[in-house]
Amino acid sequence: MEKEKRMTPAGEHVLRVASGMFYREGIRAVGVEAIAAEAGVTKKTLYDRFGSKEGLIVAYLRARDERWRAWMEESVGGEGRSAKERLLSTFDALEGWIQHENPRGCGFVNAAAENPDPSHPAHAMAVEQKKWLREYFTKLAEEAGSETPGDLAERLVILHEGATVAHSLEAATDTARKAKEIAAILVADLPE
Amino acid sequence: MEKEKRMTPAGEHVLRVASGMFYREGIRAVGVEAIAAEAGVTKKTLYDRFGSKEGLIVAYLRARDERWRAWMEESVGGEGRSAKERLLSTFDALEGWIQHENPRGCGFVNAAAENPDPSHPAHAMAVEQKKWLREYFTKLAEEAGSETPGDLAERLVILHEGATVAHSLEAATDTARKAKEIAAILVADLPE
DNA sequence: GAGTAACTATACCGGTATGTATACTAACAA
DNA sequence: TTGTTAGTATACATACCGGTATAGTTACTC
Repeated sequence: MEKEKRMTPAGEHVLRVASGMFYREGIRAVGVEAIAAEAGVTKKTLYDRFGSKEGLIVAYLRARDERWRAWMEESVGGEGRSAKERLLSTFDALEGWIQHENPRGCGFVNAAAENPDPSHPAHAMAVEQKKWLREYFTKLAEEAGSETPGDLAERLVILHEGATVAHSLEAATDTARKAKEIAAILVADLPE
Repeated sequence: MEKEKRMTPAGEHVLRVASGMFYREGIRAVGVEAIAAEAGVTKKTLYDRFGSKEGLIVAYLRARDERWRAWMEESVGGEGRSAKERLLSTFDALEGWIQHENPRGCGFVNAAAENPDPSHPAHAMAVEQKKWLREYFTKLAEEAGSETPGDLAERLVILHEGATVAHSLEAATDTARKAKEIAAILVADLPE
């Protein structure tokens, strides 16, 4: 569905620069001219690689999504710990992510806020990312022996998103830790 | 600090129209020209009333904030129910608000997402609104006899924000109810 | 009845947005 | 050697952005 353009060095560099600007300043607030200038590249190169600003936005969100999933899955780990521990460790993953890559809130929530139209790719990708998170939680909840894994997963999503937003708007401190403590109560009845 | 311009019929109408457009389509996505046209008013009228687009944005957020606080305080009510009940009823207020005025997520979170610069009025007002919510919860938590009202309030904020975001990105259903159930656990030890 | 506040109508301004066109260079591969 | 790919540099097209200027109208008030 998406033509996966082969990446060149200049293309990768543009994507890296644009990702930082999009996240820090907002997608609509940043123009292609500014991106090209910041990357030390001509607009032609940018358009040769990404086709349009929207193409660049999609590439930005896709790359961010991949990094997020990798971060989460690596933090959670596989064997060696119980499913219940893995469920709770998603909040440790979130804490690290917030500190290192997410001071300004969730990039997908922000992208969706800037593009309310559900048919817009940015909005659709945000929905997609949250769907992945919910299904990932559902899988972990099943493994942990929950009788209502879908329901538990939704509650964990609420805690995750709440921790992210509350942190970015300075409504609370140490939000990932607090969310984890609440989650611990929710999974207290699950077998170790 | 803010010159409170007297409102005229045309001014109020512009504000009402602009509020709907800002919320539905995004602040940056809507131009003053489109607002004036939609309101059936000339740009001169708009600028006479609000001075600038930013002035209109501030008026939009301020009005929304006032409606939100009124909605919350009225839903929670005063006497006749225990402080614990009032704490939990904030989630009923949220549920109604989401259904009637908030299908696209929190207007303040969205505004802050579009304006990452903390010195921007829209961002500052979003932070302010969340601060109010936290302090409101703190007050209710104190009245309910919590030994750590500030901490409890922050956890409730996380649940509120999470429910709002999760709903708007279709990551979960019935989010306010689920958040309320979680909150009920958090306040279970408080006296009736 | 003169002044003023709130409006309409319309034209205009400079800046900036996304996107395109043209011409040239360097590296590399058939 | 000839063509292709990935770049640079620069100019341009077109549209729209927030905001202003000028002129005229209606209605209420002192």
